[in-house]
Amino acid sequence: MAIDLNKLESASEMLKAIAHPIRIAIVNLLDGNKKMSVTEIFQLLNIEQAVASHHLSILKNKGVLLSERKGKNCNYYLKHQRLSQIIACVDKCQS
Amino acid sequence: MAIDLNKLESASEMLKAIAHPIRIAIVNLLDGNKKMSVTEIFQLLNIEQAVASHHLSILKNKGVLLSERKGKNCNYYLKHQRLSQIIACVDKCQS
DNA sequence: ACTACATATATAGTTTTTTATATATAACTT
DNA sequence: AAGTTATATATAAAAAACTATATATGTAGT
Repeated sequence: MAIDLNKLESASEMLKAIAHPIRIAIVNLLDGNKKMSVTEIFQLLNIEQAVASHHLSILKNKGVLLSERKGKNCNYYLKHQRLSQIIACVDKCQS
Repeated sequence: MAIDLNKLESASEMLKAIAHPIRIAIVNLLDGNKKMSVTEIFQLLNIEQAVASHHLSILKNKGVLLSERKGKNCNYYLKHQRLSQIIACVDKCQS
């Protein structure tokens, strides 16, 4: 196999991180260089706080998001702007 | 939530389909409008035939690939050329 | 019809994700 | 320091995906 297994592994890790309805919705929210707190996100998506926090930490651990604390709040944002293209791409392919 | 749940679901289904090392390798192989038989694929990737067939059927069922029989062989190809961009995109984001 | 080659499906055991919920930590306010 | 708001983590049960392997089906050639 002429392919680097490690690269395949880490690519699939990142894709798996995004491949969940709530996490796709989060990436969509943060598209356009937006930064949002956990509260903003869980209220906009109408989900439990702990659920939002849980998915945010998955996205952060897998290198999709970054976060910065601002007082009581914690703002999340896309690590790479480019990442929202993945969702746009999939959307276009939903024949 | 101002977002269509069905669209999120089906987008995540398609992403989940791709988010696996072997399946990423398959999509990579088929990039550039290539059509390949199961035999070509499992030999190139150095995996079992049944494993290749299994992953190919996942990719087909989730709308990533199409296939056409040609005698004894079955050729698989990307349903949307665009889909290989997803992997290129993820690769670029592996900081 | 028999054989060989190509592909698909089935099964079972294991591991990962998911989901829901409870609880803990952290920072600010008074 | 006690209360309040914001966020994170822990736990456990259920669902889904993964892996390996066995077997079945489909197609062509003799």
